[in-house]
Amino acid sequence: MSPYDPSAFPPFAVTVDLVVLTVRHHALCALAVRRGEPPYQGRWALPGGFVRADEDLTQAAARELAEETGLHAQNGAHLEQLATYGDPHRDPRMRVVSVAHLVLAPDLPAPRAGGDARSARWAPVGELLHDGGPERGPGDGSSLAFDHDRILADGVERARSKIEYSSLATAFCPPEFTVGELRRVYEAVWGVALDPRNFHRKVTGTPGFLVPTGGTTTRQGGRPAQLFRAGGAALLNPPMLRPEI
Amino acid sequence: MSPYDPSAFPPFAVTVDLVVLTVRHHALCALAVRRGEPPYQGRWALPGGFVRADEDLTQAAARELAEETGLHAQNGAHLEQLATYGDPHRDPRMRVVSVAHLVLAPDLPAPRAGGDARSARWAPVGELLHDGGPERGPGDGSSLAFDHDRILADGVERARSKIEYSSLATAFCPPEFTVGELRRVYEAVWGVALDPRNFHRKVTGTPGFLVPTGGTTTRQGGRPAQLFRAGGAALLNPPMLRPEI
DNA sequence: GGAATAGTGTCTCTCAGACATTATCGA
DNA sequence: TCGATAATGTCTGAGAGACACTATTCC
Repeated sequence: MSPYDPSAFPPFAVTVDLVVLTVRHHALCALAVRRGEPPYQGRWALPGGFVRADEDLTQAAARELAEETGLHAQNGAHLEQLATYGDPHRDPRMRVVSVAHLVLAPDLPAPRAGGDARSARWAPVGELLHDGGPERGPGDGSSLAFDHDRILADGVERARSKIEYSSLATAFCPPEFTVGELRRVYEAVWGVALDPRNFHRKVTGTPGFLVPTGGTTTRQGGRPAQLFRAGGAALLNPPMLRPEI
Repeated sequence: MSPYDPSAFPPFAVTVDLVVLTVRHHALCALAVRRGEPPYQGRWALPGGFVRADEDLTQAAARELAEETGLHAQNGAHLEQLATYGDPHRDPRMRVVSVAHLVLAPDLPAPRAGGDARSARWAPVGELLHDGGPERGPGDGSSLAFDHDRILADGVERARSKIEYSSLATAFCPPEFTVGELRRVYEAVWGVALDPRNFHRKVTGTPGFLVPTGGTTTRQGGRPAQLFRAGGAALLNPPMLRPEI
C-alpha cells in the first residue's frame, strides 16, 4: 500500500442521494424531485445533496431527508446506507462520489420541496423504472437523471429482499396497524398476491414481530381488525418467504 | 435540494479499504498490513489506498487487491462493495471517506507487501476482533488502525450472512473441490460444526450449486471424494441454514 | 486390520402452501 | 340482507435435523 500523501490526493465531492420508498394506493412509490438547473434540467432525480465538512454520512442523509420531506428518521421511518456510486463520469461537471441511502417511510402527506408541489412527487417505482410498458425505455427522457435509475433499482431490490428476513415492512406502516395493512405492504413491495390466511398465521406466529395493542379498527371496512405495533425483533426467524416469480 | 455549487463543495479524499477473507487451517482469516507511517504507525490495518482521479471504485479496489496480494478478481476470487465509512474524525489528518470492499479468496500463498513478509499477514478474524479472550480489548494496542475493526466486523458479518443464500462459499475454494472441503469452509466461516451427511445431501441436492467434474481426489485422506466445480447459480434456493447459536 | 474420510438411507418434526368456514362490521 | 374484511382450522408435501450404516483409500 502506498503511503498517504495528504498534499497529493485527488479531490472529490461527496454527496448523499436518497431512495425514499413508501406504499401509497397499493403501490410501491419513490420520492422524486425535479431538477431546476443543468445538467439534466427538468428531469426527475432522487433527492440528495452535498455532505458538509463536519457531518457524518448518516447525519447528512438524515438532514437531507428532513429538508425534503419534513420526515425525521426517528419517527417510524427507517434509514440505512445503501451503496456508493463513484463512476468517474457519473456527473459531467466534476468527480462526485455519492453515498446512496435507503429510507422506508409510512404513507406521508404530500411531499414538499421548498413548498413547490410540482417539483417533488411520489412516483410508482414501476413507472420510474420503465416497467410500465413497452412504449418507454431508457434514454427517452423518462428515465431519472445521472445514474439514479440504477440507484433506485438497487434500493428497491434491497427493500424487497430485506422485508423477507427482517421486520422492516413495519416501517411502511403507521405506528399501529392491522395484519391486513401489513399484508398489503408486502403485496405492494413484492408485487404479488399473498394468501391472507397463511399470512396471518405466519406473522402472528413469528416471535417478536408483532405486539397486539388491544385496540381494533374498522378503517378498512368489514369486521374490526386487531391493531398491532412492531415488536422488538429486528430479524425474522424463520423468514417471510417471497413467492417465486 | 440545494443546487450544486461546484465552486463551494467541501473537498474529500476517497479511499478504498479491503476486507480480504480466506479460510486457512480451518479458520477464517483476514489480510492485515502493518502501517509504516503515522498515524497508527506500527499498527495492523486493512489494506487500501486512494482512489485515483480516473478510476471507478471497483477498479480501485481491484487494483489495490492486485498490488497487495497479486490476486486478480477474475481468478476465482469474489469482489463486492461492502459499505462506506465517513465519520469526520476517522482519519486525524483530513476528511477521508473510505469505500470498503469485501474479497473472498481461496487459500493463497503467503501474502506479499512490497516483498516484506513481516508487513502483511493472514490473521484469524477471531484474534483481530478480540474474540480470543478476556485479556484483550479495544484500545489496548491490539486493535486495528482507524475504524478498521468495525469495517472488518461488518465484512465478516456480510460473508457469514451471504454464504447462507448465495453460492459464494465456493469463492473460498480452489477451482475443483470436494463436498468435505466446502463443508469445512462453512464450518470455518460460521464457527460451527455441521453434520456431514445432511450437508452432503443439501449441497448436492440444491440445483445449480455444484457441478461434478467426474474426477476424484484423495488429498484429504480416506475414501476418494468426488470433485466439483461451482455451478452457475448465484442464489441458493432453498438457502443453507446457519445453525442457531 | 485400523484409522480416516466419503457417500447413502431412514425417521420425525416443523412449516409453507392450498383451501373452507365462521365472525363482525357498514350500507 | 348483502358485501366487505377478519380470524381460525385442516390437510398435505417439502425439507431440515438427528442418527446408523456401508464404501474406499492409506498406513
